[in-house]
Amino acid sequence: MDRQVSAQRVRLNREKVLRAAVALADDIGIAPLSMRRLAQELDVVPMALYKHVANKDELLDAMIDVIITEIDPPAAGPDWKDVVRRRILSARSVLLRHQWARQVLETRTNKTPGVLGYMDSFIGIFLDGGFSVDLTHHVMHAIGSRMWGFTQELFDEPAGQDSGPVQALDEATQQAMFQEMATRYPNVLQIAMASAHDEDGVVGQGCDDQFEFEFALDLLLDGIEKLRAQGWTSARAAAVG
Amino acid sequence: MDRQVSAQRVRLNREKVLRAAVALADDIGIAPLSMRRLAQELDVVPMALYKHVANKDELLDAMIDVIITEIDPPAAGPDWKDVVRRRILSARSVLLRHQWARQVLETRTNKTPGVLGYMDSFIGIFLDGGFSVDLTHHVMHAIGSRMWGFTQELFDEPAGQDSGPVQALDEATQQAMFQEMATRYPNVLQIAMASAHDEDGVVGQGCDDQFEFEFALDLLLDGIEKLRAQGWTSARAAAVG
DNA sequence: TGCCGAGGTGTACGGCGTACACCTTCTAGG
DNA sequence: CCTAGAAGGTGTACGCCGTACACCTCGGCA
Repeated sequence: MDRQVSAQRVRLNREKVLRAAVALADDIGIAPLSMRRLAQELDVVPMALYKHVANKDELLDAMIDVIITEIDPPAAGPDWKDVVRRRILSARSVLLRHQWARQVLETRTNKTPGVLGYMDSFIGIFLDGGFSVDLTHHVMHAIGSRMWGFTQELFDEPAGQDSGPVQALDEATQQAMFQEMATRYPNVLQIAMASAHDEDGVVGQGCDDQFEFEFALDLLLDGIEKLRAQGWTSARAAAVG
Repeated sequence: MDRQVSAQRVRLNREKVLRAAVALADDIGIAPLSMRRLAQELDVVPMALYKHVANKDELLDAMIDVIITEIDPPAAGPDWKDVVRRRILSARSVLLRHQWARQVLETRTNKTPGVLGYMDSFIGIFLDGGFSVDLTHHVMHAIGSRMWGFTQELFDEPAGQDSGPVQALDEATQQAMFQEMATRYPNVLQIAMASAHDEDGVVGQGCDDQFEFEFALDLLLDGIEKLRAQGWTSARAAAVG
């Protein structure tokens, strides 16, 4: 009876399900996102969801399609490199808002309309920018997942709890572990240290992911521009090799 | 009683468990690999495995460590680029033998001894090749998961069944789908076609993954060599930008 | 007014990882 | 050689998971 008063039992629809799923994944991560948990969030019994999505896999695909709409459309511009760069950085900012998406994109084999549409407009930037079909094809492979604005992060944290365990260890143990590290993996240590004291404290938050990403991206884009300018073709490349 | 005759119930140990797990994953893939399935393979009750691995996550990490040992050690040589290239291509051939490993590497945050060891020797190649610590750090980020010899494959198949469903559709439907594709995703179609008729039939097996991988790798390595030669530092780069 | 189909429910099944208590078998020390 | 204790294998059980299937409810249209 209070049901009638309070909320009239508003009906679910696909869009609400997807939005709730994205929000929930943003909140609790992708692994704990179960059909049951999502249903609970929507105040509904688990099986109700199946009236709106075929199954969990389709849900995940659809969630990706939802966030793809958040990526800025390609800006108009004479310089393909600038347009590509902006688009990728826009995708990156979206993916940073929805961290779970990286995993989903990597894990699954998505050929959803959203993904195809994104790729299509992406390819279009190259074709419009004076790239041959041949070169565009290879370039798309070269860019690969960077199209989505992420790279496999190298040294990053377990991405959940706040590194508590390390704090808990006594100083002597920490020293010993450091020694162990220094003798067994001297190079890793050197690199890790380098990134650490760039900024402030002895152990800063690591390195600037954004810088690293753009570094790699520009390296790639510059190489690509060179190929375009010199009229690279795979046939010629094969002949040389 | 026949147990005594047949096999004397040889005991399990960690190595056997790991080897069986790798073999099983090679065989059936990573998703269907469960503790129960693995136990069955070893003719043992599921809980028996927990006397040799802490839990499933640790098992997966350990499996990665096992296959890392299959990667060739870095060859000696004066040319860092050649050494890196060979190492990565060796890693690639290992990862191709164990396709599941890509997924595991992408999904998890591995800081196992094997992974650290591999990274350490990898970093060592750059340092020995005349790279500053600073540049090496950024270069490692730029290479990212390519270190393992894989890139996100762009157009690849669902990776299981042999594209049966398409065959099953009647010609009219196929035509319609093609039309749909052509109008909605013209650029994707163009690129897909380009890769298709490179070789033999109208629809070849797609593109040469190995070529695509080496194309992207060389693009990157060439860019990296240029930075090394001109004494790039992040401080200078920041000043310019 | 009555019906019908879209949408929500309840129950159930088989699979998963793994905690915990138990039993068996191997091995080292008296 | 005997025995204690550790190392390794077993059985049961719990709480998750995705989802098949039969059912009920209700809003909108004929």
